[in-house]
Amino acid sequence: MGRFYVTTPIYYVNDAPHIGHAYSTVIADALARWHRLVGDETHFLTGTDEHGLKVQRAAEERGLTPKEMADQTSERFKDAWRLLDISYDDFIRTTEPRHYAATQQWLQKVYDNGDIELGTYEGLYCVSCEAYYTEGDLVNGNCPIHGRPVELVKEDNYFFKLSRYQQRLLDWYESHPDFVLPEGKRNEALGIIRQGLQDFSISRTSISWGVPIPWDPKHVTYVWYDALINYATAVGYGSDPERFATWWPAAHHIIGKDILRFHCVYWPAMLMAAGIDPPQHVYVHGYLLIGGEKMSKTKLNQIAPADLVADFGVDGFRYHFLRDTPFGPDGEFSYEGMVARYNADLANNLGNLLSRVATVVDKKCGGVGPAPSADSPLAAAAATASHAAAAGWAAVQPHEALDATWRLIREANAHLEAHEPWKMEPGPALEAVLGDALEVLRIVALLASPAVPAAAAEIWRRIGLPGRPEDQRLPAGAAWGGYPGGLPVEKGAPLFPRK
RNA sequence: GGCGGCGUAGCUCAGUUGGUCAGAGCACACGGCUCAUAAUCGUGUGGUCGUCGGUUCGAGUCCGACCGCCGCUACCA
Repeated sequence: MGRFYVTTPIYYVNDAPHIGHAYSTVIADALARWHRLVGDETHFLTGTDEHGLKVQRAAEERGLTPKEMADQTSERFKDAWRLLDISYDDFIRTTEPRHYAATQQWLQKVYDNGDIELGTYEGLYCVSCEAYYTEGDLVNGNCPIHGRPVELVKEDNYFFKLSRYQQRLLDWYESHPDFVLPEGKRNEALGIIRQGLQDFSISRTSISWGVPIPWDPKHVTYVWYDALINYATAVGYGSDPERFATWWPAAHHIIGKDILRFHCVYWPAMLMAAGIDPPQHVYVHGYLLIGGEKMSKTKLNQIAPADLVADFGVDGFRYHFLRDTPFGPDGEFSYEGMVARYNADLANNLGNLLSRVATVVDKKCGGVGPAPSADSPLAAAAATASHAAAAGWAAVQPHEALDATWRLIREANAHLEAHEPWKMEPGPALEAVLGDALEVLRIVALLASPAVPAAAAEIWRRIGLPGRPEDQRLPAGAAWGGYPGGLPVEKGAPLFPRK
């Protein structure tokens, strides 16, 4: 029993949900589901990041106010997460009053501590990037990314004194070796810190779409600074200290490597400046590559999650990203690979196991599922799978957890081949074989439920079990012998039709 | 330029501190089975572990150089 507070990044509302967003979110969801299953008190946060010049500009182009724009896009994210069975407990929007209140309290606190100071920033600014460039960055005098002219901008900004935190960050990394995982990403973060840290501007006077700086309201908080604070806002920072104390620092951030700098360098320093410990873990995953190339928003070679869900179902979608893309390194995404994985693992191994067992139970046992045998050779395989799956989820390695679960499915298929229950006469021996197979299905439904919740619930229902897999508590619930027998087993349409 | 990282069977990838480490799944071939979603089970083909050197009794596993790919390089959700 423990506490598990897991977050996705909050997604920027100038962009529609794509499979990159979905990838991070499905991982966080599966982890949340696993932790609920093992009885941890779990809180799962996602949301949208709604400030900044790009949102303001995107809204203007559509003839909307920034808030209207944010309202629309955040709804699209919620729709996407409904489609993908994302079981978030809270969806935060940075335009909510709670977040304004928390951000302003945070700013005031850090300002009072002396780590925010007024300075001047002058530079060549690309509004599309919302970033400054040096002369050397420019291509023909234009923004290197957008190819559009940059503007010479000079403004008074408040700066966060990040430079004061270099040593404290290094000390923190030293004393918390698993702060950033996997290790390669931790090294990248350390590399950034060791290169030296500069203060960074956290306010803008050039735009109005943001959280006003409390002591100087003509300034608005720079979008990145307020965005990170969402993780604290959502569990009560600035409004409910007791609640905040229960969830922080038990926080686990799931992020992509593109935002490593912000989460592994700026954010812990920001927390320290506010007198708060950094989160427990930051888990950094790689990019999804298509044809060896990064999925890029600007290149727009993206695929709508809804299209893939239409082809493979929610669980087909979720399973693919959890099983086929090891957490950490970049992973290759391909439609062909997705078909292959779907057919091999979901249709052939799991779906077909359910089908064949249900059919034989129907023919040989009148559709009533018998109980497993206490000394089944599958019991050891099930225990092994349970332990390995638990280890995989605990280490945020979903592909390992699922690989272990599928080894058990293969064992069950082999066990059926070895005993050929379809040839056996009714009796205890037959019942033992089928009971064992049903018990494997029950355990697999539990172990796989974080990844494929809908399919797990359907397996649970078809083998006659009451309630839902989510109601069980592991590891006890996955112990061998839980299937009681005497339950109606339903033959149904293929759980995962082959593609 | 500086600092990460990566390059292992056709494909996607595992390979702690050097000594069954040459592996898994998929694909492919052959065989078995027919309960099942042309599914399943068994067996097998397949890699000089990017290249060249070095350390070592012994190196995907350490060191150096090189080739190829990629990320970050200091406010780019």
